[in-house]
Amino acid sequence: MKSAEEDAYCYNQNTSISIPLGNPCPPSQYHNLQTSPSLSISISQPSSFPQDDMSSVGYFQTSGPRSNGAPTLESPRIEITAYGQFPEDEVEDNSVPVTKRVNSIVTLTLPSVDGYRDPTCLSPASSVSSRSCHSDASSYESGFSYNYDNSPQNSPWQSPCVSPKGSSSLQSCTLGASPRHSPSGSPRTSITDDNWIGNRGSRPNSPCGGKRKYSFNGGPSHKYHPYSPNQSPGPSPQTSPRLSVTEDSWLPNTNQYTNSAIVAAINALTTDGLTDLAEGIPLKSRKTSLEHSASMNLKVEPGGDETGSLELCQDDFSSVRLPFKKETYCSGFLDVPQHPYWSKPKPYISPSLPALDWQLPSSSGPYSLQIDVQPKSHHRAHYETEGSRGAVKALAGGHPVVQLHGYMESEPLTLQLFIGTADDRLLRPHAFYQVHRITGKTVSTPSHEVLQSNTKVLEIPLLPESNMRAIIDCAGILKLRNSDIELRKGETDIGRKNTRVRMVFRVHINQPNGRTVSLQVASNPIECSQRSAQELPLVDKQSMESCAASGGEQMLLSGHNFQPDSKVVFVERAQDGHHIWEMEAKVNRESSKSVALLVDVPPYRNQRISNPVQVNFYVCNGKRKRSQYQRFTYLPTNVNEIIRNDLSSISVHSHA
DNA sequence: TGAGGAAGATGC
DNA sequence: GCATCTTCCTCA
Repeated sequence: MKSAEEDAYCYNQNTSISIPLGNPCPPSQYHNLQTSPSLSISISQPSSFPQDDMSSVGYFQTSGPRSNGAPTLESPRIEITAYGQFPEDEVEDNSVPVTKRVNSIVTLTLPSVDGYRDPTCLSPASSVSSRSCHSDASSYESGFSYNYDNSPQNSPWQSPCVSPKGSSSLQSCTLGASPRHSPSGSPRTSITDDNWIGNRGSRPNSPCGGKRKYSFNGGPSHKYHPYSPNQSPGPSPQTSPRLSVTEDSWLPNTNQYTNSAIVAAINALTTDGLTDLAEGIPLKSRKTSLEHSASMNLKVEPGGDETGSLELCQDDFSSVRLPFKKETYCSGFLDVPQHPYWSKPKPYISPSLPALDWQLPSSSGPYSLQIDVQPKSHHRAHYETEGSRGAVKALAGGHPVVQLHGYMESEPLTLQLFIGTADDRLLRPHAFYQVHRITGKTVSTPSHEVLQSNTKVLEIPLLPESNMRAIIDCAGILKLRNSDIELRKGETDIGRKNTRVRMVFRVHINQPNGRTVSLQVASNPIECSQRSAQELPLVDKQSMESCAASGGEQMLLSGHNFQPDSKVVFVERAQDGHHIWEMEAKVNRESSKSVALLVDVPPYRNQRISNPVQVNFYVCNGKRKRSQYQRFTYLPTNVNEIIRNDLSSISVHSHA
């Protein structure tokens, strides 16, 4: 199989971003969110951004002199560029950003800096994450990530929308100069991110071998990187679109859900102009897969959209993100083998699509989006430094399956997939994980990636001929380094132990009345960390198998990751946590695969008592702390208390 | 390529 | 000191 990341490599040097020059889109229809007071705030500032400026302001900022000769912002990022590890890149860098228009398309070449991966980019998702409004994917951010052309008139602020149709799509809109570039410019904003990110990205390729990479200065790259945002006084590494607005305006308000009205308004703004899903892609979009690109060149994408959009191709430190951008903005179809579906104009999607952190229903009217086959509860995500670990699979083999029910039209739709959180808070893009496009012979489902508010979104066609059903065999999961994400400004989530995700599917159905029905469904939680002997055994189910010779009952535990040293350590009364007994019975069979444990529940003191007592069993692998025991509950059928001292009758053994 | 395992680094 | 993270190695 070939990963999207690899694909990205092909583009390393030529990444392009398309920014629709088109006109404003129709008012957003979605949710009718148009009113946000806050909009005026930064929006009004739009300044016309010279083409060059775009680069400086946004993710594509280059560290070197701009094409127009204007000095680049003095920000850390500049230095970073210099820091590039690939001399050759530097050479190119100096190639001044070149902008040219071709068919309404302006190509801007930016210097490249090597970036193994764009930390920032990190993940698109990364940014988003779980945090609150800061999340890139969040509505707030979206608002800021709006794309517009260099020309003032294209400024989102002035004309938020881009004609939906025409443009090629979703992708074209975003990028570029996003509002964030905005006036405020937040030079610092963007600057920071790109710069230091880019550098960090280089780590992987860093000459320094060894398990841990160190920056030239000798310290761990991510920690002591000279250009690390941390060190940089002003700018934060986390750039993110939010910076401009968000940072200043919104950060204070960390609860993204509290100010729904504002969010909605912003969101509306954001989406309105975007036809493309990539809408809110922050300039600094991260490249997750970009890791490889060392330089980017602006080029006109062959398949570029015909809508007269501005394409930015860059080769710069942001190279890291490049791949992404390229995929996202450039045609979005940069990836590998192109499926016919992607070569045809896609159905128009309302420009005002909901931000990824919006909670959407799974069904509406006749439509219902369902996950017919759930993904396995565990999928080891891969790091950018690793090869792909393949697509997420289904428990019974095969892959997850998603189907849109109730849709009778003949028009194909686009199913979106991104990696969301799995905690008890509202579903939102996960900061530390990104969906990873898988391609290759073994993949039957076409797809392509786009960036939406810094979150990588996989788009998969839902075809009537397939009964609007899609087999998700093209989606893997990429893990971003915690350090990269946590350093982002505004990021409040921590990556440590935050390893559960959900696959989130969305579909947008345009209605005859001009409205768009958006549905969303999330999969069961997926544990993305590596499984090891130290990992918790997972009990999927329990059932009574038979009566134990001891007179008690025999319980069958089915699950995963039972190890040779798996054991039921103790049992307590669920009602009050009263400790009933301890045990050290181990599994006889060596296997980390799914196995079953048979637990002989000892005889009970008072049988046939009216109210059976529910008990909790705790299982562990090896020596784990109590807090890490896996608990499962058991309700004896005819007892209310287990004899504490009858340990001799307890045994635990595995079944194939 | 896709996994699985584990060494070494980090964080708590 | 231990759990977890990240990177690297090996194998089919």
